[in-house]
Amino acid sequence: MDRAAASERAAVLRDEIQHHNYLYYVQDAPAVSDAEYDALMRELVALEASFPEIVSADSPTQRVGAAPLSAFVPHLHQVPMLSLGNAFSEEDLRAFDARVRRLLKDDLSAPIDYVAELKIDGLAVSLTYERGVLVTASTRGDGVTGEDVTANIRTIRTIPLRIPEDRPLIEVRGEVFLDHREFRRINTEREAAGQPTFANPRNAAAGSIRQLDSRITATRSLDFFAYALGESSGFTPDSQAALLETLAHWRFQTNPHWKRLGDIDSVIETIREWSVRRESLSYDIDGMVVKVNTLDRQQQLGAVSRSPRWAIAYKFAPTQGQTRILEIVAQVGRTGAITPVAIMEPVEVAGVRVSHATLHNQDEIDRKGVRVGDAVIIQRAGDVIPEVVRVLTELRTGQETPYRMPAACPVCGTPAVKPGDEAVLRCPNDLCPARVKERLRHFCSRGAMDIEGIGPALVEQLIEQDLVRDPGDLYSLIPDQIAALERMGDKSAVNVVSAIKSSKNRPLSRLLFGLGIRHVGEHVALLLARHFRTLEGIVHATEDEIGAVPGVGMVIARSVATFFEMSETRDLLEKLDRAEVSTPTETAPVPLGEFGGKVFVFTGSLQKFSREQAQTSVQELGGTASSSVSKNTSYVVAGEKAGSKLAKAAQLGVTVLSEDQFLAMLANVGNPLS
DNA sequence: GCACCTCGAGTTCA
DNA sequence: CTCGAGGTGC
Repeated sequence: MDRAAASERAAVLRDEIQHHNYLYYVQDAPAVSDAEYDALMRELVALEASFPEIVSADSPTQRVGAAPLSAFVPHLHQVPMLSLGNAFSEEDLRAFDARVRRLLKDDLSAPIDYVAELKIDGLAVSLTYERGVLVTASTRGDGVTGEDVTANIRTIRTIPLRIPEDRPLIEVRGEVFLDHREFRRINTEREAAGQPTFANPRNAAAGSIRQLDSRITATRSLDFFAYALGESSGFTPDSQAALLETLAHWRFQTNPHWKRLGDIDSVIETIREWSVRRESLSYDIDGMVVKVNTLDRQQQLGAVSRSPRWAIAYKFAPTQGQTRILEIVAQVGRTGAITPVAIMEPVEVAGVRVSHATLHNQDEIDRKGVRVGDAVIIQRAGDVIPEVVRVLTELRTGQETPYRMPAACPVCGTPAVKPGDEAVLRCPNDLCPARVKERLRHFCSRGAMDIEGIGPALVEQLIEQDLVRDPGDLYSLIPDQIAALERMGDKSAVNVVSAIKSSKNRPLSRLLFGLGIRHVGEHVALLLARHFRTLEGIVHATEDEIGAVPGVGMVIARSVATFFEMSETRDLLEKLDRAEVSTPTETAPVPLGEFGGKVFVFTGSLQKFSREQAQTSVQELGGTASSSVSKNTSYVVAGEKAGSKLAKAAQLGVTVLSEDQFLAMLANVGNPLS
């Protein structure tokens, strides 16, 4: 092969490799095989080795392996990288819209044409192409001068090294980011190597780009979305929409979720939608960018100081926050489990002030290395429950103190026990005031006896005033006793007593669950109730008889039998009996129609009916309502914002029903809900 | 004895 | 929602 043929072949290979890289990231594109890609790369490498003179700056072989730098060189942006004005509320957005309309007053009647794009939470960079070839890449820096990070940027497979536009100078701007999977992979690797982990994907992306050794950057699959032009040698698409299309045509990855919108109300609606939908993305976004679409209007609006007047960045409330651990307290639960809870300086996370987060147990504290006084990153896992993500060890002052779980129950002082095989520490004292209160609260809770009006405050007083020692005592309370308590009037006292009275004939399974027997949750309680039919039957059953119930093993059987042998239990049952607390016999339902034997799982926030209603209906019709998805699951009924269970259903090929489809199934068997 | 499926228990905030 | 642990079937 001569030089000319080699050069021609190399050009073809480079183009095919770039196309591969492009397809690799485009959704719904035909699958590309790594083997094929590797073959193309190998051929190109061999070709360039034989003819070193054909190696060019835009060859994909130049993406990796440049020698480490000792420092970054400053890079002056041809056109400054402006920052955008920020909006933190819908009000700010309306103010932006009002200003845009005022400044365009020559033409107030015409609708404003906006483009809304996702604001990727990464690192802004500018790519300089000379005569179509990537020559420089630099960070934003202060907007005027950035750092030259060309070697690192070259390692990003989705950044074209050549574009089909021959003008002298084109600057393409966009965001370098890491998706969640890659972020987790990098952190796992760093943890294994004993290196500090990155707090979030953005920091990891920034750290990777600011790597002096591009060989390290090359091991991290950074990604890139293009969204703007800087200097462009007179090349000016006439709108943002046209610009995004051009960038895609040049084989840049552009974010697919941009939208043209006719007025600010639609913009606000779209932002609302994404503030929820962003959870389902595989990368982080920290807001949305709203731009006036057409170039002529952008030019009319112009820029003030360092930001254009035709665009604004809407920032979502962050889902992570930084705060400090003030103290760690040990809490005692109904079963005696002693749980460490971190009390933190209140911080707003995803629109909510958070001050407490569970640390689960000592193992977890050790694993995360949490100390009292530590600065920590917290987030709301699954949207709701605050969780300590990691400790900012670099902010330690030396004043932080390690935490050890107490040797004794913090409430009653009984030495705590930790059965060898369990992870949790427990207070073994059945009469521990904390446990007595928690048990009473559990008895009154919605899933159990469902007594309205008895919350933590009332429970506290009832126990402290010695009006109630166990749930059985509730039934002999009179309104005067309750009215005498703090923050309790005659009216609420009467209400509470009548709520207690109306709990007297709950189904047997609810009573069993409410008793708080170890290992007896709602499900096992139902199994026992259906099998033994009456409270009497269970009380007199032997351990073996209980263990013979399908779904109940010997661990549960022993726990139940032991519970009913205790003298405290006998006292309690006697009080319930005296109060004429009856427990209607529960029988297994007759399987009906499409529901018999089917396993349903409900997930997401259900809009049209409550989870409890739905589960009860399923059970009444002979189906099962389960809480986890497996291949045994017949249907997953998904409401809004369904999370991991929906993904699992898709993975296992389980049928997913909408709320409406589920209601239709119910209507079919003549059981319309609500 | 092991793998897999479920359930129980604890947790936060408006 | 997540983790840990009990129950069951192979």
